[in-house]
Amino acid sequence: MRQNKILSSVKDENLVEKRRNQMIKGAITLFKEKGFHRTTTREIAKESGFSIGTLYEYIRTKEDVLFLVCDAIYQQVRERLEAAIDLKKPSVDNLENVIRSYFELMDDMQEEVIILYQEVKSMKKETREYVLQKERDMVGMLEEVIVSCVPADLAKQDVKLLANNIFVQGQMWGFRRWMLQKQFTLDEYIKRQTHYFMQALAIHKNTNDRRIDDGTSATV
Amino acid sequence: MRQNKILSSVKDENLVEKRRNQMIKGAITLFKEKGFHRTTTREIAKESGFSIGTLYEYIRTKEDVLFLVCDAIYQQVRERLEAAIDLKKPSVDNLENVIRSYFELMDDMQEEVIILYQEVKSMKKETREYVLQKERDMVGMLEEVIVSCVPADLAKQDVKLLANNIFVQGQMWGFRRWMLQKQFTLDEYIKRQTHYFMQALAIHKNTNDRRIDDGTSATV
Amino acid sequence: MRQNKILSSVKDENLVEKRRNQMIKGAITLFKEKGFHRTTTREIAKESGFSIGTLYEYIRTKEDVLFLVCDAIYQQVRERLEAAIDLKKPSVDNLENVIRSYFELMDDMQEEVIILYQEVKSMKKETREYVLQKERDMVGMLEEVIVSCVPADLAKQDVKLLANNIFVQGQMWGFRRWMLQKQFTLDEYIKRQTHYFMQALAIHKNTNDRRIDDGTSATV
Amino acid sequence: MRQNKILSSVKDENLVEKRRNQMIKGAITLFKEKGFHRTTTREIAKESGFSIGTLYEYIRTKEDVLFLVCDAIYQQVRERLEAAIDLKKPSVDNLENVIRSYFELMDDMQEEVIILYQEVKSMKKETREYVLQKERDMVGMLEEVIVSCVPADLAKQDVKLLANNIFVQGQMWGFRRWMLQKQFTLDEYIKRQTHYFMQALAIHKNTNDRRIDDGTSATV
DNA sequence: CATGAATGAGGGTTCATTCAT
DNA sequence: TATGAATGAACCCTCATTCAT
Repeated sequence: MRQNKILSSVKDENLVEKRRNQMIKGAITLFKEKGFHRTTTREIAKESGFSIGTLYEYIRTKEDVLFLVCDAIYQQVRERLEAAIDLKKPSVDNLENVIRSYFELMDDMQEEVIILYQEVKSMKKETREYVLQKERDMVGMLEEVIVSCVPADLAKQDVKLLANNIFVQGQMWGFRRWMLQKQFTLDEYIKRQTHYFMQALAIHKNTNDRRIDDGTSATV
Repeated sequence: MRQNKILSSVKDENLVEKRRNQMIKGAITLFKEKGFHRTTTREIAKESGFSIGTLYEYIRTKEDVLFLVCDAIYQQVRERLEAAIDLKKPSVDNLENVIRSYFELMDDMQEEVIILYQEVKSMKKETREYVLQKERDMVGMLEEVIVSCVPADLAKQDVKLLANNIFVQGQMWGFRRWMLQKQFTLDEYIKRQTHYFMQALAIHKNTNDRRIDDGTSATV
Repeated sequence: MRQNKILSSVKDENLVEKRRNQMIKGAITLFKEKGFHRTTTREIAKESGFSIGTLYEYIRTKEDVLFLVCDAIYQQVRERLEAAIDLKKPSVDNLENVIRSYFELMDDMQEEVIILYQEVKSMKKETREYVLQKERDMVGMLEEVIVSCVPADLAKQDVKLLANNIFVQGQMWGFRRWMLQKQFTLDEYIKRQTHYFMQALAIHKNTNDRRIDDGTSATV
Repeated sequence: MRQNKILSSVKDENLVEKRRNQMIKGAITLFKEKGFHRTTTREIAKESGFSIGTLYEYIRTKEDVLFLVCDAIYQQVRERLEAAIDLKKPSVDNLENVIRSYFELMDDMQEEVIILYQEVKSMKKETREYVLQKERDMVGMLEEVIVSCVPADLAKQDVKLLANNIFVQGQMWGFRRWMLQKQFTLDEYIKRQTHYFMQALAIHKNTNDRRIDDGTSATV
């Protein structure tokens, strides 16, 4: 893991990883609840199952915890996203599946994503840059999927922007849940958004009929 | 203004408004720079041009400042958005104009929007609810514009979701500027996003050609 | 009144007295409720019916208010005590009446007495001394009543101590009400305490001589 | 000790007791000098020999210090009072000895008692109730001594009131020292007061009958 | 390696007092 | 005289971080 960016005074690497995982788990629980700023290092230590002294054997700064947490979240997103992308049979259907998987993933990780959104900006420059790169990477993955799945000769800029849009709208499902999740089921949300993406990608042919579940004859 | 929700021990309402405006201005400057949590009430007072004692004559809690700031931002967004919406001649062109105005507005207010995104979640429930309502209102405004401008018989859900998408993608221009503004000019961004929206709204007729500025023949 | 010890920047003496009386009334109300330290000058001003600025036209320090209040309380006690003492017909019965009147007075002024007990010690030396002198005066009044009412040739020290005891037990009725007023009615309390005082006074006819640096064989 | 009512974030109970004792000692010194309200938590920390941070490891609120102090004072009074009470040979002489011991105790602890008198009323309800109970307990102890030492069949109410009076007059020796200690030596004070108490107690052999819901003809 | 007591800078907030109007 | 906005010292308390055991 890229945890290595963070210095620890403990030598045993396995132990470091173990403790940090405890720490990340504990911290995420707390950050979900009260956010980074309102969470105490003491609380993190306690929730992680060890003492404040021990906590500081594995990090140097409270901000290190934030970094570790964000890093872990991105890592997890990435892993699941990678698993969902099956490049062997690139096809339009596959693209839809990837989008669906990604949205479902965002649904699972709603609260983690909120952590990212709220706290990334309060990291110090260098750390933040590292974390933002992860976002770029992930958007990049979506770009690749698009390129490989869509036959049409898409403009590069469109690919980039649509990848970005997919990425964003996935996150928004959780981030704006107070609004969206009161008006849509996850499935509805996915279907509609996917539909828009497909239109933008010039794939509008035979998909009207998919709009079944709500009588809306959305004459496209 | 709805500033009135916040109690002040000063009676003169004009003065209250004046001082609070100073305060909001000062606070926004600081919040942009370091975020709410890292900003001190003392700093806010100083930046606003008065003493810490005076600050507390006009608010009760540091969180009140946050509320005032968010409220002011939404207020400003709303006003400009309302000004941009001209319902007298509802037309597809008008919709495009509104979207453009809104995106330009989001460009102007990038940093303010970042404040909203980062801090709203750290407000106490009641306050947050008040602020979220503002977002709902604004999405509602976009919904109305869509309905009145688009001739097609759109599904309610599509209207809602597309209004939401417009709203979100506008905010994202600022929020994700580290990525988007390195790859697109504002004009490009607006054009492409608008194009997608129009497609989704079933308005794809004769608009391909508009894609001039970047040779991308985006064969849709 | 001895209010004059406190400087005011207002010249009109009648006005000064009027305002100060408002102030004393307001302050007592508040001090009863929350004590001197927990009461704000602003609150005092408001309760008195004028502004904080006006308050400071009539005093110089918050402590001045405390002084004024204590002074007023002692004044009131003194006046009522004086009214109760009728030296024209000094007799044992009269003594009992005075005691009863004093105890009833202490019942009426319970909360005021509590103010004295709690706050006098937190005055600055000079002010406190002035106020303590009032207590001495009042004990002195009781001494005089005893001397004039009791025929027996009492030892000076006994007079002093018994006057003190009467004074104290009167105050205690209010100060220890959480205990005493749950176990006694005022009338019971007066009767019993009076009875003890009378015993202490009456017995001396035959025991004066014992009081010589105390072989004290407590001949009961 | 009942210090346990106050939470500490330090686990080691011995250390907690040690530090709290330092704290109590330091605080008493300061409270004697300037009272609770005029004493700063920082001052308490400093006087106790540790930092402000450490102080707050052992308490939660400034008021906790007050509670600890009051509790400790009562504790000490109680212990010394208990030691003075020897019920094995209950006798009138024994009663006199107890009174003397108690008064001497009050002489030793004058300033501590003043703290109690001034500050108890400014505690929050729950805390105060706890502390007042201590007073009731101590008066109760005196009641027991009276009952066991005095052969006469005393009215319950007289026992209660006289126990209260003893308790109060003991405290007054310190509380009114500015008056009493200028007019009496401790020994004189004890002898005279004791004499009055004895009269009140012994006289009842022949006056029991009066004590029937008070026709009280105060046969002096 | 683990612990947790100690530290103190710094944060939010209050409130007595002043002074221009 | 009366007002009340302005001031800032000072208060209580928190919490990231260190270090001796």
